[in-house]
Amino acid sequence: MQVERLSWSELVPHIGIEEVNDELDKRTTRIFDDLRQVASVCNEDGTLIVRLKARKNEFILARDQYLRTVLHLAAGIGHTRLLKCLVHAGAPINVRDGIGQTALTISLHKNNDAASVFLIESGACVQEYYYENTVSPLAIAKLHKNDIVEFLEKRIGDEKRVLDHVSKFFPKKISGSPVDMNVDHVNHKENFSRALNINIGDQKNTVTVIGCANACPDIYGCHTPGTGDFHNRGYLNETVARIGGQGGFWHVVENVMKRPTVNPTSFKQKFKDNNYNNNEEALYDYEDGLSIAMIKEFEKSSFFPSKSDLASCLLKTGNHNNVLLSKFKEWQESSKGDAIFNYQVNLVNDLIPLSRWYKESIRNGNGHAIEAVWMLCPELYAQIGKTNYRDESLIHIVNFATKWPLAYRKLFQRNRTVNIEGIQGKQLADDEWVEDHLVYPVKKYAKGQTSFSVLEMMSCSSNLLELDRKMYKSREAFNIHRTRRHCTPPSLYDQLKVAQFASKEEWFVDKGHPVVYKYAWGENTLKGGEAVSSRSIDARTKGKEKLQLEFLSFLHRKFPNEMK
DNA sequence: TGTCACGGTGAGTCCACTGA
DNA sequence: TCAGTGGACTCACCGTGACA
Repeated sequence: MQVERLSWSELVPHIGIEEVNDELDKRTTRIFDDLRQVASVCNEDGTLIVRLKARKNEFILARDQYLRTVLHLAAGIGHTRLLKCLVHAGAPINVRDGIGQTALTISLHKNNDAASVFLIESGACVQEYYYENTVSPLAIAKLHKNDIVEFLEKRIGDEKRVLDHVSKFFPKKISGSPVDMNVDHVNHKENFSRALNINIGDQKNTVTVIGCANACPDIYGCHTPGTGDFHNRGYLNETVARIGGQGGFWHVVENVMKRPTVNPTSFKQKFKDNNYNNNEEALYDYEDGLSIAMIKEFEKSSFFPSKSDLASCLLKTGNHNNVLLSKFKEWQESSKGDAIFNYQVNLVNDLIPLSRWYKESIRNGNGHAIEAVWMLCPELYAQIGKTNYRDESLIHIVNFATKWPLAYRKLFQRNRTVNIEGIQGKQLADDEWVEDHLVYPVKKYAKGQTSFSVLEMMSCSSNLLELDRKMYKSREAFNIHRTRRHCTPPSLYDQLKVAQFASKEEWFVDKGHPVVYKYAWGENTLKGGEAVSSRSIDARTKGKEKLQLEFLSFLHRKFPNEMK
């Protein structure tokens, strides 16, 4: 595509393709630089305004990839004279860029009182409702202790009096019924106002955001960390691998499946390189192998239904499912006294499927199923001593269950996943998408800023999410995980090898083992007969008990203002 | 039951690099 | 040139498990 030949209106529908974004930036910058040049050679404001007016048709269209106008750019570099003359020349004053910032909020962030006062006096909107997805002008002014706080408050008060007066003549009908949670009502913008910003990010983000929100509830109280499903899936995989590691997983991936890239370190560094995919694939292959071994042992056992039982079930129901399932459960119950059997069955029946459930819920955009997995995570994290993961997941649960149920309900409605192409089963976790398609543009947008100013400027605006969704609507943008083509044999061979190993080790044969024995891996040597750490045995039950004891202190630590 | 080793966490520090 | 960033590293603290 020859983007240079496209007009502004032709370019915008293609927003998101890198070269088009570059072209938008290039054109906007060129126009802005021209205007600065004009300003530098025009000493007299009146002349400058006349010359700017002559170029109005040109600059009025200019929006870069973040939807910034020349007025935003003038405010950004603190060019007060150009900003004033642009306004006099007819530049629209209340245009919001992709993250909801106006020239006024940028000037306030820059502590440029002269520009801020001028913009307010020229009609810049100061009311909070206009900045529903970002920090309002008054909050910014208070934060920076700008001299114009008083001026702003007076202005807001004056406008409010006018609005109140006008509203007497146009009374709004407000029903007296309690809040109705139906979709239409929740979707209605007025019921949300500026209730909550869910800042999607990683561990560091959680700590930072909740720290800011607790320290300055008046300003940052509307922010809460939204731990992403992509990250949490990594934590869950790590947890499951560690629970199953000593009892065989580490040994099997190293010596049976022979996957050198999967080990305790790869799970620790789960977001590096291709570790995420390798780890998860190994975990699933391990589970499949164990499942095959388990089924074969069941088949050999006395619990396996007889031919006549199978035939009778087939006659009644048209299939063998009922009798197979009930006998399978009986077989598992009868062998629960064997520590090894119990340990491996827990992994196959409970823990690894949790990760699969999570993955599929994300891919199919099932928000309720995702939340159900979240509810089961903290006890596992508590049990393996990952207090940071535990706190993160608890914060998430408290937020969606009690603190911000309405806002989180909104999230459920959008299935808390991103579906760019509309392909069934291909959704992305919000943070999975954020990492690749938001963090980078955010850094680009706010380069040269401090962490605090980035947080203030961006406020993780939902406007930006919507903007970016449009920006990356192209097919190539969807290709997030550039996985290498498999050059190793298909997983089935590995699964069969795992099954063979599990059968040889008699993991699913009730032999009354009192403990689960450790398997050697890596550099670790065993003295012989060493038992798996008790942390990994009955992890869920123990974790649940631990969590109950820790929960109150967690609430006081992470939600001090709510617990007062 | 007390002691010790170990591992995880989080605060703090250092330093190379970047961009204004 | 200098302020700010972010990764690598250190260290104190704490909880857990092994062992005497």
